[in-house]
Amino acid sequence: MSERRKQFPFLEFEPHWQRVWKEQQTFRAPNPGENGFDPTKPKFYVLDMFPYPSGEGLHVGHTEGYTATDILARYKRMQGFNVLHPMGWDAFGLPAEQFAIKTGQHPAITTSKNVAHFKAQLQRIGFSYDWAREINTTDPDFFRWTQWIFLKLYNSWFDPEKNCARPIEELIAAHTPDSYETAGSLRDFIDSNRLAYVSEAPVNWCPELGTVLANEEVVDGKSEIGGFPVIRRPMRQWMLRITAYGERLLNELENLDWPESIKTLQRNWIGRSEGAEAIFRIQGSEESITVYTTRPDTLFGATYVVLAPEHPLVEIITAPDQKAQVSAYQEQVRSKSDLERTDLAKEKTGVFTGAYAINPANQESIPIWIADYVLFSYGTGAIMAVPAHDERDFEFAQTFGLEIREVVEAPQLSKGCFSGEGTAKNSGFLNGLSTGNAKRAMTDWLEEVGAGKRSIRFKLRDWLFSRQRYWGEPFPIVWNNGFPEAVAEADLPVVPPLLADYRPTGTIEPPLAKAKDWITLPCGASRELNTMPQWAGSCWYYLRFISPKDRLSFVDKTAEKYWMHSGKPGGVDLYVGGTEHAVLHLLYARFWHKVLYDLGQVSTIEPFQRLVNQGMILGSDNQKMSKSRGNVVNPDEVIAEYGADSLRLYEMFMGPLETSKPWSMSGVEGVYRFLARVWRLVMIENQEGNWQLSPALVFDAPSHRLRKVMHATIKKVTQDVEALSFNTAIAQMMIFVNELTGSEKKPVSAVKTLLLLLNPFSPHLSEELWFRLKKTFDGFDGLASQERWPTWEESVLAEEEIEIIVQINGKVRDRIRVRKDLDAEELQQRAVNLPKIREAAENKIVRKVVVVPNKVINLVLN
RNA sequence: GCCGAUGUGGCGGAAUGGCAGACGCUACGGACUUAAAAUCCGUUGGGCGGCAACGCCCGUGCGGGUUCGAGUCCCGCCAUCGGCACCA
Repeated sequence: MSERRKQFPFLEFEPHWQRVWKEQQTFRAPNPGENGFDPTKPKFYVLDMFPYPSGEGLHVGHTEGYTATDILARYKRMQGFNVLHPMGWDAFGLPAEQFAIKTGQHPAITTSKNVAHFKAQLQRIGFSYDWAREINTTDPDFFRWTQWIFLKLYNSWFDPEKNCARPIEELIAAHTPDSYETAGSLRDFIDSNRLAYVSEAPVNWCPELGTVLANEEVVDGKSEIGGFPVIRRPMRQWMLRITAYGERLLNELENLDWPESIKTLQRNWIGRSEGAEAIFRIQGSEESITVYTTRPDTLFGATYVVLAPEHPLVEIITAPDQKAQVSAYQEQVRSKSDLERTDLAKEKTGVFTGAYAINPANQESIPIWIADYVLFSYGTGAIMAVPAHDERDFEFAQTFGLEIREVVEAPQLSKGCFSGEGTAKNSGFLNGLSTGNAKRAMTDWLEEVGAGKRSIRFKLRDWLFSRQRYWGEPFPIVWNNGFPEAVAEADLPVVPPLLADYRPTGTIEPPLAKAKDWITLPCGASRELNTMPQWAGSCWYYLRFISPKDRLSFVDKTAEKYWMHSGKPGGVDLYVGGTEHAVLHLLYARFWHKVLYDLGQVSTIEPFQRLVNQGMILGSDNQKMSKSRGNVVNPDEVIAEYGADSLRLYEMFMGPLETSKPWSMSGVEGVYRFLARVWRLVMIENQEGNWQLSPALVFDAPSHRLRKVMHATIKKVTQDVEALSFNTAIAQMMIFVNELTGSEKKPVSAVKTLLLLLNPFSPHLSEELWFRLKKTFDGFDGLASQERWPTWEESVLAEEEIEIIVQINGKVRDRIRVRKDLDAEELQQRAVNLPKIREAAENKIVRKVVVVPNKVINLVLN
């Protein structure tokens, strides 16, 4: 097939124009104050999720989103915007490190090789990135600032009163000595408030990968990458206090132009719930148990209390004769992986502690159990069990024969456990109240008698931010006498040491432990051995694109204000990427951005105003593309066969950007034929087999009909590009081309308009034909890519005569051509006189006439 | 189990509540050619009737509803995909 003669010489002109654009810096976007910057133009920041440059190279799934943003970037430039459209590399990560383990090749070498490959692939597609802004997260000039931002987090605390982050120095000023006396020391007090802090809590440890993972990276008890088992074990780890921002991360989603489904995903992940804490005294003890519940209205139905097995009170309250059983159960739970713990969730397990708590509502004495269905990490790690109105408690109570007491009357008859809303009963002062009112009444009462209070909880946990890896950003932290200390800003970046051996140590020690010389500093302090997770760089890379070479700060303030200011909460005007980042990257980046905002470093509260998720491109077998299925399509092959313009156009023609759809080579061929038809509008082959300008090109004004199609096309393409509805824009251009192909003479003005409309989609062909026309016709100066976008005239589109459909009882029976805006009465006259209508209406009475102006007349008969 | 998305010809997909199937693919027929490819022109949801122009009926996952009129709005199912999953 590759031997077949190409229908137009894209193999020559595509690389040519790529070279021209590069040499002329056609897509360079200067910053305010720089040469060539035009302050009168509005800005548009259009961003792709930058890729991890894997060894496999790009496939056509990556390039779909990139094509969409490129079309928009080119379109906006033609509309007179200053367009920021950058690309870079998210290059820290496990694959390069694992490749290094296998081959001994340093990850930096693999990375730069892969980057070169990716970049060449992208350039072959003709994307209009401003390559002068290229960034790489593994570049010390980049990660210096990742480390710098980490220090900002480390040196800040969250002020709940002002609901924002503040420099750590202000913490000391804002508090009296006794507020930190309880924390042990001033140091402990400060450390326990930092946004980046060290924690000893149980973490997800993956022995196979030799690293810990964030909750978000563990799927069904296995590592998201590789699918290896993950166990829980306590380790000393860096955490980021993202929970402090729970409320804002939730509320500030509101005014973003994101798909509602992604917002929902984030809302669910943040998981805000409103409820109450209730305090249960323990019988015969000074201790008490605080539980969290979203259903305080069911307190009278609480027939037992359950503590998480890890709960510290367990040791204190357990009755001597239950000690053995309780410890055995705790041991059993401890040894379970998360996978087992959730898998075995089918059957509830637990042990009675032998202790009793007092229900504050009715003073009844109820048993205290421990069970692993209660999570230590959520709420207070303890619950009041209301088996009549909670599925899980119900199951547990049935297994262990505990009392089930109904306290909510279901609106309809229901069997077993009713967890919905209804009317309180058997509940003393709550009786007769609706669930909503009963919740309020009970919470008020708890506060009044001092047995509890209102409380809001989040499912969101603090972000586990350290990894036991080599190929990541080192922490700008040193340890001195067992305490962490920030590396001075002037000493950034902290560059990872060269290692001969990258293998995991086989223990919990990170690989950096092997770099003995690097670890120890002259002053005796030793370096933090963990590295940051891969998310770190992507949390702020969109800011670095604004001033990628800035030596003085992570982002130039003036440029940041220009490119990020949109009068809306989010700064990036359009962000396109896959749904797989719905919670992780997008939540983390929002968090960092808000911290930077609070500290006065950036000018918007949100990073990304409009978010669009491109759908997945499936193989032609309708399956996810994967090496093992052998259905992966490489863009290079498509380009070799049909050209970059065909690749771009096909990816946009397949269907709506947001949906997933299967690849089809014959579909590529379809758009290829379309581009060939465009080519032949301008060029014909002479007898020697050379291309020459078509003699059918004329200066004549387009026919009335052609003019109409042309203006309709300008309108539709403009509106569809704005709406990212590229497939229908292309369909309209096809209609336009079909019209031109069908007409004997090809008016140059119509061809010119076509080339401009096509330019963002298939820029090489547009540029080439523009250039060829320039030789013979006036009005083709410069580059097509730098022309103004055409505008349409509504008056050309106005129809003087319209076809109206005539319905009887809602079914189409006939159609008539009438003057536009003909009044209803005359229209009805015309309609009923139609032979077909007369026939159908015979012996029937006209009950009603519905007229939709210029569209429909419907006669309702019977 | 809960949340979300999707469901239209042989295929990818179009349709502000107003002619369902734009545009493309596939297939078939024709033109050009010694022949083929490419190109150009036509047909292409299903069924029934007619020599024909054409006419009629059915049809947007399934069942109801609102409406003069529903692929589109409402209610209830089914299927597929994605996310969450003891979060009290």
